[in-house]
Amino acid sequence: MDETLPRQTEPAAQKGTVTQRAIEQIKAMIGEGRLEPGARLPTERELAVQLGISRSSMREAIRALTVLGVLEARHGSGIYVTQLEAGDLLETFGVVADLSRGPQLVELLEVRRILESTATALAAARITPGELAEVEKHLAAMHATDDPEEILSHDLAFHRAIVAAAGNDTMAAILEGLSSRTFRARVWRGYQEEGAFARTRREHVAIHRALLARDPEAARAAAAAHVGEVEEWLRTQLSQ
Amino acid sequence: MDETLPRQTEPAAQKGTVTQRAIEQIKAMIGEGRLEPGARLPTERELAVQLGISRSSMREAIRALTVLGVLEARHGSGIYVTQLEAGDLLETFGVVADLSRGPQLVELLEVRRILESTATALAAARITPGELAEVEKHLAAMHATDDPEEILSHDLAFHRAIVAAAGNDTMAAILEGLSSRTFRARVWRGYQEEGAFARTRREHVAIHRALLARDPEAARAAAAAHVGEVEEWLRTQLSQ
DNA sequence: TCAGCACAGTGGTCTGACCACTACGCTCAA
DNA sequence: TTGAGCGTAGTGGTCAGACCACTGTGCTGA
Repeated sequence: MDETLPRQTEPAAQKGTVTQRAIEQIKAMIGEGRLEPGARLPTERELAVQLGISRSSMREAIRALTVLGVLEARHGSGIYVTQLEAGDLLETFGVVADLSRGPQLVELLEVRRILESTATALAAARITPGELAEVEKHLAAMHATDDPEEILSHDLAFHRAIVAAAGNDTMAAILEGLSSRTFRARVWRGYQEEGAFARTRREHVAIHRALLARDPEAARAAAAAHVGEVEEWLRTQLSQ
Repeated sequence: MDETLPRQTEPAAQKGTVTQRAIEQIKAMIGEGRLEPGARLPTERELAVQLGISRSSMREAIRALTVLGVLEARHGSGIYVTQLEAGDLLETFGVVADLSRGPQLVELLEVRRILESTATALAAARITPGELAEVEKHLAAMHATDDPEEILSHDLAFHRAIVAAAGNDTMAAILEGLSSRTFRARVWRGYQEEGAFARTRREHVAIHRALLARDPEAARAAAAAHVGEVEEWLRTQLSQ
């Protein structure tokens, strides 16, 4: 009966569930630098004892931080802090795109238009010959097939290569979420069924031309128009 | 030995942990519309039986979807699907800002600069008198005090009011995460310590003037310059 | 009529057990 | 000496069952 009292010596009152508290505490440990990226945490059992909670609750906290991309659990090995890079932390961004519907999809496309046009403009100024070759590879592959699945794959890769050339990994990770495969598949399916393939190709060519000419403003306009087309189509779909 | 085989009649092979599968299945239920926003789910115990897993594992899945803003658990009442609005799903975005360090902070500020400048431009075109009054209220309050905490509060509210006037809730939710209190506190502290208060005020006034004049381009420039200032300062800090 | 209470139902927490996998060191033959 | 193979301790993954804390509701009684 002695160990039930000094549960929290600090003035940190018990607010919320114990799991929530555990999440905050671990997050704080990382935020304060007590746990470096890539570091290994104590075992679940030990952490539970340290924070004075059961292993079940601790596991829930760990699971929560795992889906957020902060921690990574390796079966049989241990629990580790991720590298905390943009890609790790923004992976969950895809859920937004997957579960958004109606007007929210238009808003997402608007955000994508803003970010992607800027990223494409940056890419026009910074892109290296090697990166440009990668872009061209996917552009050619996209034009060389009629398989919608394959076209979608190269379409995604085309834009991904451009965004990568912009040099901002955080922006790239956000756009990756906004262009997640399931999201594109949901929206583009309807768009492309209306025979928009030809237009899409022209727009891709225009973007490529701007990159080749290293013309940021042209690249921005081309990318904005490209996303804007889909955005407008979706808007009319919803207003019907 | 009979019940171990027919664990999954469907061709859905057992990949990943059972918890991960449960997360995907619930997400799918929502994505396919079988669970509407605001709907109440079966009890934890019942869900566990339905998916053929233990209550512990089911709880971990629910916890995961809770931190992602997809589900909401109410003690003693039940588990509900959130409204799946931008604010719900993008709340986790704050973790990124909280745990990012070094060069990643600059990238985040770059994203914020792009989005906030566009949002401010949109606001200049759309803002209503009532919304403008709200903006002016925080601008005045910000200039009327010397308490850093209070200034920070009104600073946040100032920008929040502008972004809200832009009319894109998704963008607003992302910017909210990028401007989270802890994030601002971490970066702003150092910035303001160098006597940047005066400059910040001038920039805020410039933004307000552009809104008042309903001049989107001026608003865009003013907002970009405002965030860009901090971005540049942070960049030089890191390069030392 | 309605304030108050009792209770069934639900999420929150804990315990302890066992399974599945990994990492590492030891053994033993080449 | 070396290295392939095996054994084992340790760790995350899963399960079962119990009890606690809170909510909602219907019943009771003034």
